[in-house]
Amino acid sequence: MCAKVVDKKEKKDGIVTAAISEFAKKGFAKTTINDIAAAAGIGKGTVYEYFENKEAIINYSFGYFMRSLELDMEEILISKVPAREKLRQIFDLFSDMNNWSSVEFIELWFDFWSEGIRSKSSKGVLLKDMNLFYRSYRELFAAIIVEGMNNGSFRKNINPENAAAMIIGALDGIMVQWVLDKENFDFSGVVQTIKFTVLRGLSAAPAQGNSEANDE
Amino acid sequence: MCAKVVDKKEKKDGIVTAAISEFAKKGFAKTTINDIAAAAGIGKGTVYEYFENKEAIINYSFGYFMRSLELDMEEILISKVPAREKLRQIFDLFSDMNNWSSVEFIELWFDFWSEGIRSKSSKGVLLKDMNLFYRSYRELFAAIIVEGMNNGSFRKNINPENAAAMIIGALDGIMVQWVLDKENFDFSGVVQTIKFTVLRGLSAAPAQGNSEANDE
Amino acid sequence: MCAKVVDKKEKKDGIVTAAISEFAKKGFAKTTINDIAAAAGIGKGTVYEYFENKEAIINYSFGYFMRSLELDMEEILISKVPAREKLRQIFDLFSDMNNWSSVEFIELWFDFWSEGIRSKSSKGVLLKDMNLFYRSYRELFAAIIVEGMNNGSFRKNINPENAAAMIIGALDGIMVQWVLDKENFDFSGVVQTIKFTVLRGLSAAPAQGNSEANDE
Amino acid sequence: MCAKVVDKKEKKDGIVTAAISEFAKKGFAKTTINDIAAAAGIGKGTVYEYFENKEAIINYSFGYFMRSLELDMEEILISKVPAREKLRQIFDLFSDMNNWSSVEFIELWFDFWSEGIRSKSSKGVLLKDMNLFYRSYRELFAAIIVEGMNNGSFRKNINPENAAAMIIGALDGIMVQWVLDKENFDFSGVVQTIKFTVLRGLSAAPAQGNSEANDE
DNA sequence: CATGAATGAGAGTTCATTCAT
DNA sequence: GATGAATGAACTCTCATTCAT
Repeated sequence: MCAKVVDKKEKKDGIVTAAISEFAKKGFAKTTINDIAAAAGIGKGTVYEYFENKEAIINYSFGYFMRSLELDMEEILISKVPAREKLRQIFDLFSDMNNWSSVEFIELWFDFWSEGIRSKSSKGVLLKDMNLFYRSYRELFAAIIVEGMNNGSFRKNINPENAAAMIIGALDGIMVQWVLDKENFDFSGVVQTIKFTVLRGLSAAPAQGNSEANDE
Repeated sequence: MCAKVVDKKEKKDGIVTAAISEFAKKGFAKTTINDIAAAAGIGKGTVYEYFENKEAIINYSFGYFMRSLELDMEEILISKVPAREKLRQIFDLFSDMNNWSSVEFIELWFDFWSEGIRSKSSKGVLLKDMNLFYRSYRELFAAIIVEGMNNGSFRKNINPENAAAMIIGALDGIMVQWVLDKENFDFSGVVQTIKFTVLRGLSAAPAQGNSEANDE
Repeated sequence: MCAKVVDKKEKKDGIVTAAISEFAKKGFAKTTINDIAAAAGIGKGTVYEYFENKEAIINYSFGYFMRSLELDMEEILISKVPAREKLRQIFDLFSDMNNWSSVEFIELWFDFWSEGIRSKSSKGVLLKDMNLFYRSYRELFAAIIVEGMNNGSFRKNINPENAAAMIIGALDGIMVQWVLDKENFDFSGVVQTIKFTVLRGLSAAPAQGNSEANDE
Repeated sequence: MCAKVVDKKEKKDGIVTAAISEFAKKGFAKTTINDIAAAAGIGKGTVYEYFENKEAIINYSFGYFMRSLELDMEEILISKVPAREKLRQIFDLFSDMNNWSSVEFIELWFDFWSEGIRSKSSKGVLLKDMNLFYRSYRELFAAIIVEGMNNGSFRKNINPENAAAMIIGALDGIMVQWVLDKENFDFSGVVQTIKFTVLRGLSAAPAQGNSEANDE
């Protein structure tokens, strides 16, 4: 009686886009399927044509959200600049929030974290994805650091994995502080401090911080 | 004029203890008042004798949770050791999770963060408390760093506030990674890397990292 | 684009019908949403598809209840008989409870009154509706009385508004007594007494009650 | 351990006074035992020392409320003035609300009516009391009317019981209208209209209304 | 006697999910 | 495929009532 040809993938992404937006505003728990359907401009029942249940939307959202983040660094990582410079560029990229693919959805992180650890029971799909995400980023940064150790710009006694975790952690951590207190927290400034301090801390040569940048 | 005498404060804390434990297990949203009452060994209605509603429990939980964390560093902060050493000690304290007052409730952080930002609408009590918490910790670390700048152990061109935010952020951030992947994430190791890298990065003297510690 | 088609208005009225019946039996306070849903033969949740909350059901019930009452007098009011006769007919209509559209729901009046005055705080929708109802009836009766004053059958020194209020009040008031003591209270008889007494009391000509009717 | 000698009757009345006041404000259903206890300045548990349960308070309240109303007419009823004058005086008494013993509790009537009819199931104590009340008042008025019939001031073909019911009903009924719309409803005026109209309607002699009073 | 802490039955309300159309 | 009406499990919160002190 009523048939329609639709690009399923495209529609699914439309729903997820709407979902992410709603989730960011209200959190997972307080976002209803109705909210999502309304935001996506479709009927409540239709959501279930594309997702088994609410949890599936959340899980899929993570993948979707992540994919958008990844793209940003691509250029830098591919480029042929030396490791030290790569790190510097990445910090600078983060520093300017205009480069953030989806600042408006940042608060989602908290929900993913919270949901992730509780998902242990139910197959842990989300948790697996999140760890995949963090692990791949740690590898990425670790690779850069190894590169820097090899070319002599970083000291030899670094555990690259740990250093990678540290960098990612620092960025995640200050994001938390910024989200909680956007008006008063100088995000860019702190990223610059991190950039300077970490590069100096990893440096092989005796640090001459003053020569390359000022901390404020 | 003679009625049952109960230490209301104590009982309230008992409920909060139970609540925190349940919250940590299931997250705020999936923890019911019933769960809390059962865990506290009291009736559902009794919970409402001590708290206006669920939100009040969450808010109070934060204060309770925080108070327990604060105590840990007290000793170090009061001690008369130089700034550099103070920082080192604090990192070491964090490094060993046996010193953590309530590791089992760590996942609560995620919920507090998530709940905090959404509480903006409803008076934002939680958000205010959380920012108070972070601000006071930033001040604490900033003071240590200023001290170090003054005694010549830290370089002069540091923005102490930013550096403080960086340190707290790094610790928060690696906590996230650890919570999500406890088995595989070497928390202590990363804290040591942070300690070494950050101290070196903040150092006034040209860094000679190898002389004082090894990163692995 | 193709969904179950339901006459929402009709279903809403079905729920209200069930609600009125339950309300009449138990009063507003002791009627639960479950009661209403069961009486309407639907699920509890479905009620909320049609009404925001219990108060909305009560408010809507009043309108629905009223609409059914209004119809009864229509005929008489439109008819071309003189004022005095109109009043007589209306009293006679009331006198025979077979003409009452919904005797079985009479006790609802008490709840509407009680609820109405307390609704002052919450927007007072119900109160407004009830006053609208009484005011329109007072106007109706006042118009008849004015008509009678003009055609010389009623004395000139009547305040029509007051007289209208009196008539409505008397009928309301004896309804109360009847509802409270159905077995022993002679409703029809009292209405006849009212008819006779009031008509005589309003009469322009020196009353010769005996000529037109007997009071018993 | 703690003993105190109290006039039980007096304290019970204190509770009922408080209860009536609260009931009038919020209605029976929305008044809690806590509200009553607080208003009475005693503990919640103490209420149960004097009343079996909430229903008992309501029932007792009615008796208490009624007793206060009854006193007002006493004087007139005992006085030796003729029937017609007696009625006139009673109407005038009602007309001036300053004479009302407890205008502020008038809305209670609605709740008593509502509660009364539903009390059928549970022994019907309240209903019995209310009917007793109405019956005794009807007798009172009926007696006056009989007296008037005997002394020739009222026509012979009156059913005194019915006329009594009519008078009480009219006063009850306009009270309803007034309570619902205090600002706009001219209570005293309507009572005067009732007085004049009813006295004229009951009059034995051909009515010469204009000679004795004006309706406005 | 007086009290208020404790309680659980039960009320209103929400919402993920189903399914007839 | 698309829809939204229908649903009941589940949740938060209230409150009459009990009872140890």
